[in-house]
This record gives sequence, structure tokens and C-alpha cells, in this order.
Amino acid sequence: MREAAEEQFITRQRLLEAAGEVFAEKGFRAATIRDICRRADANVAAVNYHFGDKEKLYASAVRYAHRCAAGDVSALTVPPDAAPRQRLHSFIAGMLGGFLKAGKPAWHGKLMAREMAEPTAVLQQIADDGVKPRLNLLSDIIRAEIGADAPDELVHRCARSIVGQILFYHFARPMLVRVFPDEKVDASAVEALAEHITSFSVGGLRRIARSSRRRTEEKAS
Amino acid sequence: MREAAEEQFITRQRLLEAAGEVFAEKGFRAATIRDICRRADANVAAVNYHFGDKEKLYASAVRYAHRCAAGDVSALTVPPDAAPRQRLHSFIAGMLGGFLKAGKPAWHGKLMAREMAEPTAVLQQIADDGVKPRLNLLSDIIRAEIGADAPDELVHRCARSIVGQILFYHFARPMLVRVFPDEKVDASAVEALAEHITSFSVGGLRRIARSSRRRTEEKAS
DNA sequence: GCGCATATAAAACGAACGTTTGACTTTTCG
DNA sequence: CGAAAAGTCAAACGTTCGTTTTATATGCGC
Repeated sequence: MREAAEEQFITRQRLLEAAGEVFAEKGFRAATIRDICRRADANVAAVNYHFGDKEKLYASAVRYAHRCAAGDVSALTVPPDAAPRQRLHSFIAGMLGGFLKAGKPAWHGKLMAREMAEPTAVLQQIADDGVKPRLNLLSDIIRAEIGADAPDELVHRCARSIVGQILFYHFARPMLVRVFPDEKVDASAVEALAEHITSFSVGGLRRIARSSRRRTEEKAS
Repeated sequence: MREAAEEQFITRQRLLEAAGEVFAEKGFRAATIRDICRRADANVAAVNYHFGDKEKLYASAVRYAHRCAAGDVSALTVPPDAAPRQRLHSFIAGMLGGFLKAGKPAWHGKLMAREMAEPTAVLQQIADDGVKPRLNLLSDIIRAEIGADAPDELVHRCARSIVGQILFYHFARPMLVRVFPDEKVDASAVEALAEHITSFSVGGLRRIARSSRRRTEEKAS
């Protein structure tokens, strides 16, 4: 062993980070243990020693990536006494910035996208620990806008309409840069985009609220 | 050759369909030529004979899949003299039905999603031949709602807000079924969903139109 | 019928990969 | 200190896969 004590589980850590990058870049199958170990300055056998096999390394890497990115969840909690529109804007801008901000280690989102295309058991865990809390936060904001008595189904449909607008810029980016080749995404563009999605969503929410209210009145009469 | 003349290029066709399924299920790397040929009742060498190598087979399969699914494009062209709201609903319902309708050969969309996660040269072709025409159609509908003089940038942002809501149910489905486990998607649910997205979008468009009009008036004064 | 291009089949090649092995080094602890 | 445990390393094993090769069968013009 080269140094020990300090490094004894640091190899494990380096493997996790390297694995995150490589799995995100190449996907599970195309990623090779040899490549991961090369980037982590570790031996080929290190993976099997620390994690058992390639699959268990993948699962650990996804959980690790999500644990790292989970810090941002608190970042988008916004003063709950602010105006609904401002809270919505904060939510949208925070989520957009999560994958559109430059410089960021982009592989967290890529790993997530791959889990989406080819779900494993880890996805359920992410759904419970990562997505549901954010959904609840967004649902609160939506209810503040369309009325606290709105049924769950309606609120969730609205939440999906909002999140869909945001995530579109994540999932469909490769297509976007091919359809709009000369559009650049700097910080001010991201802010303008968040502003657009906020306005569009507020408009959508108000219309949904109106037609929903009308329907309940019809039913009541 | 077993029969000839008739079958001479039918092997090629069978290879394309089998390749589409397998590539969609497993991804490029994890899919094996042996598996594809087994499903197509063809020899292992058939791929290299008809397509050159695995990559060229993949490119051909993606183009083939997109050519098959392109028939639906005409299906969502809607009488241009109808009301904007009805045209928008047709557009949304048509696109939603494209991947939410039950029974359909689901691998067209999956292949597309994989191209998105790991773009190859074929994606540019799909962008030009498949996406841009639809974008133009949607842009027309949007301009009919928010005003024909709206700048391209604004129209395109609105188009992305609408398409984002739709495609969310495609890209994020694995997550959706984990967050909302007991939600079923039958034909009537798809129709209700299309109705929701239409209402939400009309509300969004009108609000965007208002704030845009206000901004131009400010600039004019 | 004979050459020739076309299509399929069986077998094998060579490289890359995940995993295992066994030896070696360092840490831990009684 | 000294033996067991933990960690690392180079080398090799067995498998799988894409591709190539070689051979065989069929349709077509002359």
C-alpha cells in the first residue's frame, strides 16, 4: 500500500467519482472497468474488491451522484411567505440552473437521464428521496396560485406541465442545439428562460383554475 | 439461398426491424449482432454483408424507424382554417397519442430517446426532416393565437413550452410510474391529458402575448 | 450450359472485457 | 514484536462479440 490509513477508503471514493463520469459518458455497458480504474488511479481489481462487481459499482455510483446533487434541493426552498409567482420563479430558476449553468459537473444529470432510459432498482429510491419532496414543494406553490382546495389530480397535472417545460431543456438538448444551432445559453439567457417559463406557467395555472372552478360550479348547480 | 428473388432483400428488411427492436431495448453497445440475426432468422454474417458493420446497421435502423413513424406527421396536420385552440388540441393530441397509445410498437420512441441520450450523426437528419416541419406547423398555430407579428424567438420559446409538456410524458415516464404508481393511461386518460395541456398552453400563450404586447408598447412610447 | 453477380451459411479469428488468482505490502491490535 | 486483516498490484483466465474468411447455393444474361 502506498500510504495507508487516509487513503484506505479514498480509493473507494475516487472509484465512485470516476465511475460516475464514465457511466454518464458511455452508459453502463460501454463503460469499462479498466477505464474507470485508470481515471481513478486504481488497479483493475479494485472495483471487484471494493464493490463486488460492475453492477454494484454502478448502483453505488448512481446513489453517490444523487447524494451529492441532493444538496441543491434545499437551495430551491424559497421563503414560503413570498408571493406565489416569486416562489414559482425561484423553483423554476433553481431547477433550470441545476443543469444549464455552465462549468458544473454535468454528469449528475446525464447519469439520471440514463437511468430514465434504462431504469434499474435505484430509480425507485431516487423517486422517493429526490423527486417526491420537490413535487410536494411545487404542489404547495401551485395550490397557492389556483386555490388550496384543488384536487390532487389537477395539481399534479399542473406540476407536470411546469416540470415538463423545465426538463425539456435537459432531455431534448441534443435536439435543441440541432434545430436552433446558433442559440447560446449564457447566464442571462437562462434567467430570461426562467422568466418565460414562469409567465407561461402562471398563465396556464390561472386558466386551469378558472375552467376548474367553472366545472365545479356547473356540478353544484 | 433458400428461395430467392422474393426473399433476396426481405432479409435486409427483417434485419432492420429486428435491429430496431434490439437497439431500442438494449442500446447500441449492449445489443449484439448475434441477437439481432437470431430474431431476423439470418446468419451472423448477414449484417456485415447487407450493411457493412454494426454502426451502419444502427444508422439504417434509426432512419427506417423514423421513416415508419413519419406517416403520423400528416395525421396531425389539421384544417388550417379551424380555430387556433382546436388546431392546438389536434397537434397536442396527435403527438401524445404517438407514444402513449397502447399496443403500438413502442420501440420507435425508445430508439429516439436513445439517440437523444447519445447522439449520432442521424440526429441531425431527424432534426431537419422530422422536427423542423412540426415546429413550423406549431409556430403557425402559436402565431394565430398570440399575433402574427410576434418575433421568432418568442414563438419558439412558446413552442418549446408546449412540446416540453407533451414530451415530458415520454422522457420521464419511468419516473412518473414510480412517483404515481397507481395512475393508469387508457385512451380517455390520454384525451383528458391532451385537454389539460391545451388549456394550460392557451392560458400560457395569452399571458405571454399580453406581457409581450405591453413591452412593445413601453418601447414605443 | 456456363460464367458471374448475389445471397446465405458455417467456422474461425482477434481483440476487449469482467472477473479471478496469488503474491506482496501496509495497517491493526493483542 | 508478530500474526491476522485489509488493501493493492500484475498477470492471467474464460467468455463474448464484431468481423472476416471460405465455401455453397441461386438467379440471370449469353
